[in-house]
Amino acid sequence: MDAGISFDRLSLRRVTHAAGVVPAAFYRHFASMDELGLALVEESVRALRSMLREAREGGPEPERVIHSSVLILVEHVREHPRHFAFIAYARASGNAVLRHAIRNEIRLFASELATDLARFPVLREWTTDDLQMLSALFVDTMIATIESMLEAASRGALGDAPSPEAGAESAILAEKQLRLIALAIPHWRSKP
Amino acid sequence: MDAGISFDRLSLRRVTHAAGVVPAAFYRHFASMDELGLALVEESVRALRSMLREAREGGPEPERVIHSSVLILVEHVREHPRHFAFIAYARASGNAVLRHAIRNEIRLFASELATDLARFPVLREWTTDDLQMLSALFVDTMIATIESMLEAASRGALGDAPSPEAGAESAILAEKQLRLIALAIPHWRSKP
DNA sequence: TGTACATCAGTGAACGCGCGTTCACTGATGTAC
DNA sequence: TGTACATCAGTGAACGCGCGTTCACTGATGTAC
Repeated sequence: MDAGISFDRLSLRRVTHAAGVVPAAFYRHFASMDELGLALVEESVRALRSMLREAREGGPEPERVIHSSVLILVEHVREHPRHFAFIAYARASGNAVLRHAIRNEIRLFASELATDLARFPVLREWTTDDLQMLSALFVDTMIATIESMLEAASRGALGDAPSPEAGAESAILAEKQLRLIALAIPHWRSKP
Repeated sequence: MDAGISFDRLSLRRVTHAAGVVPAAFYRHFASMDELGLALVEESVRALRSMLREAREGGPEPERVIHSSVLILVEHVREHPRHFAFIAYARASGNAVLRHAIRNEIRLFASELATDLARFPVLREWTTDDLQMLSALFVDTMIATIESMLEAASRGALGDAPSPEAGAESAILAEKQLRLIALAIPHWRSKP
């Protein structure tokens, strides 16, 4: 039951078997496993990235931005648990192509966030370096949130059940952590 | 060249080959791959955990505790890059036994940290929940630091070179992030 | 000091498994004339 | 309306590979008498 949802290996034979098709048929759709993996990463991560980006355009109140960002994050992971289980696996796996693709998506996301952060009045005086430091901290916290959701889902493991309360604790925790970080911002002296 | 250091699969046949011994000889030393994995996790993580614990007993100045903790972390990962590359892999891998063992070590570490945090005067009024939230944030930041060191090491990848400056950037970043979080502490109102 | 025996790390051959990938093929669907 | 042909998803058999695990074995080292 566990293996259904948690950090997935995603082999060609398992994919084609799940699709009710013979292994060789895979190559009618993708040139390699890497290509499938990259497609999955793009599909999930890019969608999430643009949704979070929109959330930041909503308004200048940090509390609201944090709240809606966490909501979007948790909702998106809950809707695509298998995608993110795969991504969490591939992020640490031996496949260099996928690993680097995922790291790049994350880096891109962090740099977009840094750009948006620079627009907040409190952060106007910060150095670029410190903005990146801050956005990395936000991003790492979000990643930890995703992983904790996946872990909870794999422990619960009632098949593929969406389990609406599965991310609730993670969401509350994440929101507190992000709000705590935000509290520190006015008190940081950015030295060049 | 990359594969030498980065996130390792660690198969029985590769381990025995590296040891200059026939695959079957493995079972003279471990009953299974899980047992070897658990031994590696215990060896690396527990050592690090107790070293960091000692660092916290040094004194009550947060700045100093943060500084020496990061130093110990970075130094330890730099000395055992392959162990941590394996742990980073296994933490997200399909092997439930290892994954849970690692999660448990991390959870244990976070709860020890929460206990120690409770002794700081500024944190005396915090609820247990909020202390755990804070310690999770610290721990997640440390984990992100380890991963970023491993990534840098795998990109550099001059064989197994310890590369003294490999963790330098990660260390500076981590210290800033932890200090930033610490700055927020006096301004958090812990609601029960 | 010498013999008999136990321990135990390491050997080498074999096993079945799931894997990614190849190949010539089939058969349905759509298009051109 | 009917025939000829192109396209293309899917087939099934086969390949070589690295994997974990088993087995009876060898040969060195240490211990008991």
